[in-house]
Amino acid sequence: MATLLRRKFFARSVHDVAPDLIGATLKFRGVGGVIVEVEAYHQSDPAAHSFNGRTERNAVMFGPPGYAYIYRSYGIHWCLNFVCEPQGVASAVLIRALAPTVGLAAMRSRRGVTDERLLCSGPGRLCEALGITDRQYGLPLDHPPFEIWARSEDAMIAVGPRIGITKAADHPWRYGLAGSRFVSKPFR
DNA sequence: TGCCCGATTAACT
DNA sequence: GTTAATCGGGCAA
Repeated sequence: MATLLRRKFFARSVHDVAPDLIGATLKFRGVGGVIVEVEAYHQSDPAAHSFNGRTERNAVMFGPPGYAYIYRSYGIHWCLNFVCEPQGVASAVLIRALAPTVGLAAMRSRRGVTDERLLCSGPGRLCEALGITDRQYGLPLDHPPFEIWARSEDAMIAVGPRIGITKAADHPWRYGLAGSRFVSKPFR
């Protein structure tokens, strides 16, 4: 019997929550799949959007855990994060890739491609496939339209450095489902 | 106000 | 392998 993830799940160290999300199932309006790749961003991390303090964009990270932080990437794409840690520590997990399981037709339509591996393999692609934009900024993750189910079986977790950053680029804070063909880049 | 650059992607050579 | 697209945050002036 699967368990719906509630706020308490997110109210822990971002470095514990991130690997625990691998194998979980994310749905948005009934469309989604299995989370196979994430990255952890802690307030003390120069690469985190919260590192330089609260702004209008990152405000939700400074609130309670279990909410959606969504930002515009390179002026083009949307990226989805889950706010973590007890309130006061502005940290979040970036959702980087899903293995699509439900709503494949809707995803293909929104993405304009048919190849399953191109639907949700990347933070920008995933948001486009699910129809997530800044309209969902600050929404709670344990209520509709979001639905996040805990992983029900053990998962082999791969670890490596995060992608696309220049600051604090050495830390192994990228987590993935070992062997998954849906990750945005292979783990070494 | 102006400038630089980024938690990306797709379309090039 | 390289590069354009595109825009808000952060900082210098």
